[in-house]
Amino acid sequence: MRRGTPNIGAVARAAGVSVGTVSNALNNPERLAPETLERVHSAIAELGYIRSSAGRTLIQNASEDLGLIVPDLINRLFVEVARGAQLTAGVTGKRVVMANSGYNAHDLANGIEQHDAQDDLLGYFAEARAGGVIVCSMREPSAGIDRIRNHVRPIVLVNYDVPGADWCTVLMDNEQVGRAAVDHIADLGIRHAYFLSIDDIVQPVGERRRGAREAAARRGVRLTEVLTPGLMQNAGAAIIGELIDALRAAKARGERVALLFLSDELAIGAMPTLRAASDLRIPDDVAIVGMDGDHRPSGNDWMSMTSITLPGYAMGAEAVRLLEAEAQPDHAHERVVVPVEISPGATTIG
Amino acid sequence: MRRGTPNIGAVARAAGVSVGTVSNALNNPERLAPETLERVHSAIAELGYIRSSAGRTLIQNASEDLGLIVPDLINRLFVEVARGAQLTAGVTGKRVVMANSGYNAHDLANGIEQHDAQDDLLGYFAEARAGGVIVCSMREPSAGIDRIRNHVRPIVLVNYDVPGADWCTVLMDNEQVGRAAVDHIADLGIRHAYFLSIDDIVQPVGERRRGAREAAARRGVRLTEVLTPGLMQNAGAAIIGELIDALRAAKARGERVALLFLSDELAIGAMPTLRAASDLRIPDDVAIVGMDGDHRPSGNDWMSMTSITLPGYAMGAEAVRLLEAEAQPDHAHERVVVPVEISPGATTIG
DNA sequence: CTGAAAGCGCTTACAG
DNA sequence: CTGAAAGCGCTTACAG
Repeated sequence: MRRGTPNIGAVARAAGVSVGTVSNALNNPERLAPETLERVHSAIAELGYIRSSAGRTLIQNASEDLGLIVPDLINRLFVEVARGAQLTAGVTGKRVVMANSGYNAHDLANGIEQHDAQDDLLGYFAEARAGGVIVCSMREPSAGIDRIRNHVRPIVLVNYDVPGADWCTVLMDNEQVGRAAVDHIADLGIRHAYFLSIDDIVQPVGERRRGAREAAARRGVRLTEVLTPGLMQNAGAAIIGELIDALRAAKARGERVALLFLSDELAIGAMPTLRAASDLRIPDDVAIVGMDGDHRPSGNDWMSMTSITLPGYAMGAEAVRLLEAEAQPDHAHERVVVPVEISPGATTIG
Repeated sequence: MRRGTPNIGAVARAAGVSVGTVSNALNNPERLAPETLERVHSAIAELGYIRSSAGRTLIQNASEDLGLIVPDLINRLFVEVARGAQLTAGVTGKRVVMANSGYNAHDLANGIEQHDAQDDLLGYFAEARAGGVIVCSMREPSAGIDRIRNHVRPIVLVNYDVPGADWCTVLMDNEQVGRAAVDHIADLGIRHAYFLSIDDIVQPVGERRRGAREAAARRGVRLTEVLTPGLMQNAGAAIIGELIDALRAAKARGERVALLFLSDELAIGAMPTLRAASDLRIPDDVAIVGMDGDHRPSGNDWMSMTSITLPGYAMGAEAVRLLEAEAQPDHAHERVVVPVEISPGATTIG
């Protein structure tokens, strides 16, 4: 199959040298006489030779390339992780190749069931003998990771905390996310906040909730926890219907309240419904905070919503740093928690 | 380096069969006696064997994996292309691996010069003997593509049109982008529009401009073309300063005008400045249209801006279709132009 | 149905 | 400084 492409032997013949010399021209040019090197390069150019990485990978039983598994690129967090990882890896001349675990052909067929390709992709990078893999995960990944442990060099898990894990982990400070939201509205003098969220089915939810509770207790803010029917915009719209009477009653009492949404999506879904109730003004009567700002930070954003800026770039950079640290003989696995920042916008400070 | 991992020979020994039989267990299980197959699989499980893809790639001088090169994932268009490509490839069991050409370690160092990794990544996929490469490009890519032509099977170029190219091309209809923007504001009865854009330094700019001109002539809309100092938000803010007097004069004449921005970024940058001039209301006095809606379409978006929804998903799906079509013996290269749609929002229809 | 053997394109000591 | 040779982990006719 595709035998037309020249191989190292063809180059050697064209240059009148041995294949070992061609290999050295590519990998250890300083060992060759300048004249020989020149001859080899001419032959390469003339034939349009491009070496196959398979030969090298076979011999080393390892490649230099780093793998990055992301659940979903719609989520800006992972885009930023990818950016941080790629730029950081580039500093030491390494390449990062990415693949998505969160969506695949199964979706196309039925539009419902979401088959998770994470383990499949771990297997893929193991077969490729990747020099390291960064796994961004929304779920317990241990089974898939353990299976490939001996076939890739370091593995760094991003965004999921497995207690006692045998690998490095990079997390954002999700408790701080909840704390920052509550602290922000407390700073504005608001004494009553709703925490609007799904149940604690994934780690970050429980952590953000815990952080919000902690800050609420500390700041003397009353925190009312409300369960939303999902995380998407329609759930945000739906929940306003349930809250509207309470919000009006608060306004009647002259009390400003805050709605703290677990996701920006929820907040975005809630706001049109809220604005349609034209007696309630954002941010004067109701302040709105999202918790995973998936818009770029930008001071003068027309669409500005108060949200927490998630440290994706730093997380990606950190992950690569840990991958490289793992080469050190005295390496001990680290668990790095990256801080977050609130980004105040028009939905709280007007 | 890393000799600990078991190879096919170790599995053969453990199962008491030959390496050829192990290979068949993996690739042609139907050829084996069920009992033998079972024995091999036990050995594989016991040893934690994962085959190296390098051996296979070496022999075939080709891999099944498809490569996808994107300039930038901050741009939602390419995220959607990736999604479309991955889902479509998944239907036939193929994998898509991605890499970014638009940013790299160079950026880190100086924050200014943007070294383009496109040719480098084309070389990478050539060395990997990719089964096909989808190149999303913002610039003339011919040199890089020609260099690897013999080392990857099909190549599909997305988002850049090279006349007479020796490969398939997938484009969006950029003239239609301009036309749709003008048609939309003409439908609203607006007779004067500003086309705010950088110079025609890349293909899509000129095409959108041409489309806008064509529609303006057809619809009897006066089109004033204004040069912006860039494509980012600050350029949008700056340009309003220059236009503000003209906009006020139009309002004084009772004339509603439209601002058609080449990018959503420009529009987003412009709007706060415009709103600060509190005598001018959006959309009543000034209607705003962006041209590369990088937000997901969503009927009730609080942040809703009128923009053109770019068909990234369809482009990615189309690219994979073309990659696969190339396997047909009678294949002729295609140039596919995918249509776009306007997505009306609060900045024009309120 | 299974095994022995050749060979894919490369790298790496080693000898000279 | 260069070449000859072994070998990486796999697949693939082929023989039996």
